[in-house]
Amino acid sequence: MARRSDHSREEIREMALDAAEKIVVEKGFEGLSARKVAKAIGYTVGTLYLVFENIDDLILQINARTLDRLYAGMAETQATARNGRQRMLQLGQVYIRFADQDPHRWSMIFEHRLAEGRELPEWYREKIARMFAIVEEALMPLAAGRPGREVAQAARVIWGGVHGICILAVGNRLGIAGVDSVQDLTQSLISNYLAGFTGPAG
Amino acid sequence: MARRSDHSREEIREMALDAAEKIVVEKGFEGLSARKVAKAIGYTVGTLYLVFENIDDLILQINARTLDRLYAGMAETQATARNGRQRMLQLGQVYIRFADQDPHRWSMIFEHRLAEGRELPEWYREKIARMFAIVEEALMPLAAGRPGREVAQAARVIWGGVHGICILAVGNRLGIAGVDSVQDLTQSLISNYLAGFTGPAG
DNA sequence: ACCTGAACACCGTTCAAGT
DNA sequence: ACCTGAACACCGTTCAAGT
Repeated sequence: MARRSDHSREEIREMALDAAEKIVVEKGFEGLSARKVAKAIGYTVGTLYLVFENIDDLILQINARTLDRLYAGMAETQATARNGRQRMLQLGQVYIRFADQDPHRWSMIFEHRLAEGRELPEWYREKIARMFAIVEEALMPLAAGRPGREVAQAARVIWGGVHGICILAVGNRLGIAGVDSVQDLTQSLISNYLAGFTGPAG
Repeated sequence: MARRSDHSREEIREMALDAAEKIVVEKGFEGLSARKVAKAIGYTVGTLYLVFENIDDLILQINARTLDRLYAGMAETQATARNGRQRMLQLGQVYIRFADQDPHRWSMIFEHRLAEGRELPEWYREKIARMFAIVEEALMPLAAGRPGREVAQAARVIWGGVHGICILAVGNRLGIAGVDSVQDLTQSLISNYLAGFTGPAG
């Protein structure tokens, strides 16, 4: 059992986050508890409350890490893709692959619900916003002088859509199987939506 | 405290489901517990286990009721709409309105995750399948002789997409506000996707 | 000063015992 | 036969007390 001053506040915090992530990766959100995290790092549960506000705070920190990794993956793709359409399709692929390769951490972002009335903190919303910014940027060359409002809307439609397909697929609620099918559905969504978005009918 | 033979098994079951739904509507999924349901109907918690397999079973029954109401709303719309495109747009509206008017029950369908390895029962999957069938039927007049496989795929893309927009909107993760915006996004998704789906580019 | 460990108010689930 | 109530193994959170 760890004793006083074995680790700094910051060290305990990092150890706890690492241990918690390991639990989530292996057992999913349901398997996570403050007591298990404490046990894994050799401290008692009370110690966690010196370092985190509460369990929601700890979860939010892990989700922030996950969002950062997803953002990095998207930003990388963005740099390599050729035209807007290719970028959009690649962004969709990156998202689906991310969710498929790390389903437990990805799911936790959406399974975790804040208590009634509580809002996501500003620094966290910022992480979501910058992902939409990437999608909007990829859309720009396809928007042909449309107002920014419409580009922002299209980004949210496509991203919400990709996300929804991914959710239903992971929850096995689409009557389909396999990642390839999910990739197919996502590509279909993006392709056909862009056809309408960039096409003559406006 | 209720005593023996005050109610039949079936009556206790109905009372429990009604009480549980009331809790969910008022407090959301998080507020639901076997002990609270038992208390609300004047029985001890042990009694619930004579009538339900476990708490997951009870939740699944409530979700089934919710799916039935959603299905009824969709089937009604289907009967009144004129052409395929109108039907699709109306189905989207019905879905968003349903989620908006009954967010706690709607959310519970997706917040509830089965234990690792457990599958949704066949009778439940059937309820999901028949909703997709409505969407596929509305798509038919727009599919112009395409193989059923493609129609099924398009139905899943659109429905997954509408769902995803709805999820992100309810979780306040889109940086938008209000039901009207969500309706706008949904209509944009359906319109533009259909433009690509029915358009020349295929 | 730092952390523990016990307490409090909750969970889901089971099952011997009471009526 | 039907239901209880207590037990078991868990939760998140707090805080007086120990080192």
